[in-house]
Amino acid sequence: MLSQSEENYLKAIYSLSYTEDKISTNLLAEKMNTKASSVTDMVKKLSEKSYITYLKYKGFELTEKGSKLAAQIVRKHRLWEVFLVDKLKFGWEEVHDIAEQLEHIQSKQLTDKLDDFLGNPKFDPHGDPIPDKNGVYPSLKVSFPLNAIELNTIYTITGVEDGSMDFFQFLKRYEIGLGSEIKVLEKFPFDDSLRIQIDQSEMNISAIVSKKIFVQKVIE
Amino acid sequence: MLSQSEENYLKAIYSLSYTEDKISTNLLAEKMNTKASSVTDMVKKLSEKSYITYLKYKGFELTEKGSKLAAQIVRKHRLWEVFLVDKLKFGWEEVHDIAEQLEHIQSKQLTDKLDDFLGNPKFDPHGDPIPDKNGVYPSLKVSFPLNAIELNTIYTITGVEDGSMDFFQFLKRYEIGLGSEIKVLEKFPFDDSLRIQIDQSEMNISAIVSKKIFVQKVIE
DNA sequence: AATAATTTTTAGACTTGTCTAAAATAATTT
DNA sequence: AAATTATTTTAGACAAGTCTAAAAATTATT
Repeated sequence: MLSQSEENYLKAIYSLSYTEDKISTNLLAEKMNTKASSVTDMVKKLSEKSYITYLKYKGFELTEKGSKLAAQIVRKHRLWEVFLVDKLKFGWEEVHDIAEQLEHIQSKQLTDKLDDFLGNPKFDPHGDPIPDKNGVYPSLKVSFPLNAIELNTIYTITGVEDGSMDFFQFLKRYEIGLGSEIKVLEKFPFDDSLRIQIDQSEMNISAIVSKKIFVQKVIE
Repeated sequence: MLSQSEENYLKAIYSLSYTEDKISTNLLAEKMNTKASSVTDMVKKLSEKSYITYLKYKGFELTEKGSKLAAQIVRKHRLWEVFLVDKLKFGWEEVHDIAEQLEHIQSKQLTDKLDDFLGNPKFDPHGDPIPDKNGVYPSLKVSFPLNAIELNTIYTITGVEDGSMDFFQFLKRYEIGLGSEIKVLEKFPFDDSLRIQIDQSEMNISAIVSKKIFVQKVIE
């Protein structure tokens, strides 16, 4: 069983490996808000425990084992975020620090029961996908509501919910249609409204609208 | 902010101070599953931070500040137990270790929201009383589950929960009825069973039974 | 009240995770 | 390709929390 500190390093490596394809000691140090020498120490320890492979001066990489464990930590983090927002009525922007603590609770049974209690959600309140108990992510082809997505990320509109005439008129007026490329620029928590960029123009939309527009992440 | 270890010591002192009126270093060491020398070290630290008062070789005691904090940890522990049993459907005997972890999560807001989400419960699944956000325990004039009461104190039975025929048969067999005078002689933590004196005779009852019998302190 | 037994504290060591400063290696520039 | 710069690692130190073994204080016994 890993310490919280070890888990945090593992998680940081996991998260960096999505954007960077070579993770340097300095990069990880910056991410972890620590010094390069501390990273080296920890990297040695994690490689001894075979969560990562490591060659001096040459860098490191998650092993299968490390990747699996990191996915489980991410799973816990995101499930707890869903709990905090859906059940305890926190705002989605308040929950990160609490989830950082909760993600280290050790009990597989707890995680699975929490997952069931929450209705096996596929995305957290920020729109990030939740790995299942085997570490498998939901297909990126799944649609979800516009108000649950990441900022500054391009999505494609895949559907709308409400079928009223008024709503279609609204969509038509602003040229919002299936296949449009859409990006959320800003979220306003006081009323859950969003500033979005749709194709080339910017606009604001209310929470009522954003919950009815379903999107899909653009896979490059 | 205290470390988990410091919080655990504080909680242990708090819990011991209910049964013992002088807490010795050795006693605390045994409770904490550690060595006397470690206890001395920690006791020094906690007294420097004024959570306890401490005189070498003379023992220690919680300060107001220490007692308040310990009550908040107990509050968190018991609220999480309610969550685990009521919402996630754990058995009451499975939840202790998980709650030991959850009780260290730092967020006053989380605790209060959890409390509301659970409907502001007054007792945990073991029947132990839950302090409110000010550290105040439910009034003694309120009916308690039998397993939450003080040892060697006379109570009157005010109600029973379960309405099954089997349960009433059991109560009748042992002449346990409304108004009976009842006293808990001993608690067995390993299974939460109790040795009780009911009117003039003694007997043992299981946790399942004790949680369903509600009593009230006899005020003379 | 002196001695023996017990309890508590101290002293020094070890582990984990961190740091600074210096040394080693790699990358870049001229 | 040699020199300069940047990155990474090592060496040694420190705080937290624990331990063992020895010393100090307290309590019990004769």
